[in-house]
Amino acid sequence: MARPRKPLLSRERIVTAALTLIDEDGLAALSTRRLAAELGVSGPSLYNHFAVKDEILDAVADTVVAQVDLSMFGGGEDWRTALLHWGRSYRAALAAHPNIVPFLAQGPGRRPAGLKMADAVFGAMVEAGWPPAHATRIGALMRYFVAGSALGSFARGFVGDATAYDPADYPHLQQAHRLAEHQQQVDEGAFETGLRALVDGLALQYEELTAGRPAGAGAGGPQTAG
Amino acid sequence: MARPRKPLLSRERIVTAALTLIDEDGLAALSTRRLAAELGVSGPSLYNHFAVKDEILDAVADTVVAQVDLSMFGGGEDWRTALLHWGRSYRAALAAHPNIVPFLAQGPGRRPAGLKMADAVFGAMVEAGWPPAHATRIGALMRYFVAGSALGSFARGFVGDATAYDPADYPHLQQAHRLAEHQQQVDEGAFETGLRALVDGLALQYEELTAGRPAGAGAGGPQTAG
DNA sequence: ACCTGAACACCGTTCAAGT
DNA sequence: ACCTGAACACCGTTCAAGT
Repeated sequence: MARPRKPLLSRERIVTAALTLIDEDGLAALSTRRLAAELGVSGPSLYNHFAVKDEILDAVADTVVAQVDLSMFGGGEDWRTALLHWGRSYRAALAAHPNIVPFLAQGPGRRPAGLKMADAVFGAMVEAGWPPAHATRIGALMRYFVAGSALGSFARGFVGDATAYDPADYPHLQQAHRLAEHQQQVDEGAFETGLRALVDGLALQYEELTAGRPAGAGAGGPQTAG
Repeated sequence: MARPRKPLLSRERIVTAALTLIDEDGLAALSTRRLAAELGVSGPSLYNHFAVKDEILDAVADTVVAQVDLSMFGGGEDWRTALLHWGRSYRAALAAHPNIVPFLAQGPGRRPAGLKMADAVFGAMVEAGWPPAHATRIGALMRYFVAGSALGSFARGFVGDATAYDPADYPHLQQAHRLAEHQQQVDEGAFETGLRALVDGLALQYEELTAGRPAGAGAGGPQTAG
């Protein structure tokens, strides 16, 4: 066919198809040839729109991260409430596409949505009175927790076969084969428990930090540091 | 050469070489052919020792998890101290081999070291007085946090090129290009801050839970549930 | 500018053949 | 039992050729 009058492909079409393939069959199942076939073109066609395969993955990752709600920052919510709301939205966005999480969790790199999120979190924590170094740590530890929770289900990490848990070896895992049946309750319960614990624990550190300081700190001009 | 008088390969040699390759060049760089070449044999030889490539990865993952210290469970340490010590050892083991973490974080499956760890944590939390459902959640949320922290450095997730952070788009990231320089401080500081927050937050939940109960609970016989 | 087929250097895995 | 080379159906990417 050579060059068509109207382009057959666009970055957007490619990214959408790639995300579908990744969701359905995993990151390893995304090959440029299979993706091209899904789009009705030949393999090398993709290279007119992306330089390398990793650039496709970058674009996929950024559309996933772009789904995270950031409206809780900059509004009037206090930092604890904001972290709780953000954490839930962040997890929901990633858990909807767990197979891309190992790629995405390498950091924002140059991806706009990832950078925008880091900017919003860091800015809001500094504004709330956290010293910049602490604000960075909060962004980091939240990513650790959220990415870890979205990376793989804890419950589905245990096989459903009861004979896999020999009582002589694993005396406390005699019910572990039932975990997968309650996957959602287990994973969401663990996430919520951990999220609350994190924010409660951070609140204790915040109190220690601001004990000798006037309330409403952070209003010392716009602080910017990593 | 056909069959040699003494086997050229063993599962152990294969696993050691695989882990080295993964550490040096990443999970994607581990091919059966390259691994075989490293061991001085032809590609198909590996299939005399492992049924499929994933079985090699399972063995690699289990040797990494086997490095985690579990001695803090079963000893006399209280659950908070035990979680802190375990969390640090768990992270150290995984952070030494970050490239295998995405695989390993899928859960223990049938891997002995992974199951042994899950068994020890769950048993110790129940013994400490946590209801079984909570003990499960603690195991889960700790894995979320530790795996997330070992999966990828937060600091190295930001490019070191200052021009990547346009002030108009990312007003609060004007120092982000310096993060990579302080990689270890940032990541270890964030991990330690998060670990303490988690354990402190869990302690608050524990107090609420045991408010109306006699101290030293959990001595109601060996409880086993997921 | 945007697609194609051919080609290169790779993959994981199977299998018959060798000792 | 444990290795080999040949073979199959795949990869990512480059490139000259087509319109």
